[in-house]
Amino acid sequence: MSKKLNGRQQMDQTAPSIPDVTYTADMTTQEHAYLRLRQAIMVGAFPPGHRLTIRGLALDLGLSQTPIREAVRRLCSENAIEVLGNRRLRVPMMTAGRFEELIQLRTVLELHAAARSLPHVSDIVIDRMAVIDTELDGAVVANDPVEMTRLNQAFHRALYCLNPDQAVMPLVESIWLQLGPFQRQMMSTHKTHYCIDRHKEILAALRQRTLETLSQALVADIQEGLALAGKDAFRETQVPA
Amino acid sequence: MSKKLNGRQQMDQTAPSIPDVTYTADMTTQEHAYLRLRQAIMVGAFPPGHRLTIRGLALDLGLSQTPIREAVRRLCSENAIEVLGNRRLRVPMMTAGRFEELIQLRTVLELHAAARSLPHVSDIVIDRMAVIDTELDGAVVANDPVEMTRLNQAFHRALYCLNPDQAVMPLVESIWLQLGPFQRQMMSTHKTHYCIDRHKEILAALRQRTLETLSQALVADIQEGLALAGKDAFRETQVPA
DNA sequence: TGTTGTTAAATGTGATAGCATTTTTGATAT
DNA sequence: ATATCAAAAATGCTATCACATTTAACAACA
Repeated sequence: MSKKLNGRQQMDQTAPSIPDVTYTADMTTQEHAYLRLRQAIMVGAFPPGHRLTIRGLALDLGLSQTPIREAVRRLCSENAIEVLGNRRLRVPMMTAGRFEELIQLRTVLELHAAARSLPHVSDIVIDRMAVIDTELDGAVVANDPVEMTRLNQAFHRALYCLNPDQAVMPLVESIWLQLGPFQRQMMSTHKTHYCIDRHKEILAALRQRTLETLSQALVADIQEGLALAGKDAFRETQVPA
Repeated sequence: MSKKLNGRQQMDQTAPSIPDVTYTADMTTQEHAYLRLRQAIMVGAFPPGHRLTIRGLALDLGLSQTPIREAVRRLCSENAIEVLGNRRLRVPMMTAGRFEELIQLRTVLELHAAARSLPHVSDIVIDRMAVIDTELDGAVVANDPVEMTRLNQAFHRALYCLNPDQAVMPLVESIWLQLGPFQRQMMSTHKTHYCIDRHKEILAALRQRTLETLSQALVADIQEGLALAGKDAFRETQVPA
């Protein structure tokens, strides 16, 4: 096999651009396709309700249908893509009820993950998270929404992965993925303000090793950074499916 | 296509039997394979560490490799199957740490799901759950572990799916799936005792619509029914990976 | 007996083709 | 204009084949 043909060959005007992703040489085509699609969904490259086709994605990514199908199947199992009754694919719709549910779920999962990671927190880890947060600040001033999303997630992931036996991370990622298509919309309505301040609070709580303070900061980060923006976005444009 | 060739064609002595699954005519081969494998894993048909091959499964299920690969990919994304560095597949190992983590995660998720469903509980629903629980009692006296697992899950699912906007159910199913390979082992060590009594408590709490009581019963159901049995099983046989 | 190197088998991966179904298009009639 | 229906295009699904890599088997040798 070998020769990866990752150059997109054609793209009609409605199809959003699918950003490339860093990948190692020994990665399978299927995995590469998965990561690219995943990233695209995560950063909101596809709006809710967007239709996808196997052949279309294969064309966009310059691959055959087989690896695309496997990547799409994975994303379906992660609830990032929906299979309709006629077997066609689309990015799930967002409703106010589902959005609220996802936010609450994200809160519960991340609180649990943080609590189970807290005993494993070291000063080195906190420094590493601080570096990520600094980079995040840079992305904010540069107004780079893709990097903002990526770094924000890296910040949280660095904490939750400290627990060596953690099984919660894949579930958190699934929720992030499901919130992804709504990101673009939220960003546009709520502008830059975002949640950077809360990260400083999280870091401070980690330095104290205080669960209570950490939980408060985390909830504030999630609920204020997303819930308010989401409610705004719904008030304006979204209509229940 | 149409003609489904679902008869297993051959099975060597080491391969566990993969029970068939009810499926509708308009189901794709890939989905059928997914459901069968999923069910097999969920009820503990494969022990932790069991090796799987695409061709082997295709042979066992009487299908070609393509739908098997898609089914396996989905199960990988749900953390029910693990992809090793050499790209080969196996059912994940279980360690005491991971088991503890999965139990805690299951507790958090199901508590959340129950709390979000409680406002939607009706007497009809309670009656339906009571029927399932009665069937479960029957499976217990019949000593049918597969039916016990299926009905126990149906009991919990009936509750958690009441919330029309629920997004938690796929996550719960993923945890159940990851606990599946350990079931057989737990059943054998802890015998029949199981958790039937707790279901009666859950039903009583639902009739009162009391969140506090429901939470206690649920935690008891999960922690006593699984955690203790799991600890026993580990003490005897299991070795960390 | 244990080790090494070679050969054969097994396995995962990806592209392609053929088929069934769905969707779209476009023409005709009302 | 609108509705109806037939043809055409698009789409999803699965079997198969060829290839690269990994694993197993086995012979030769120390």
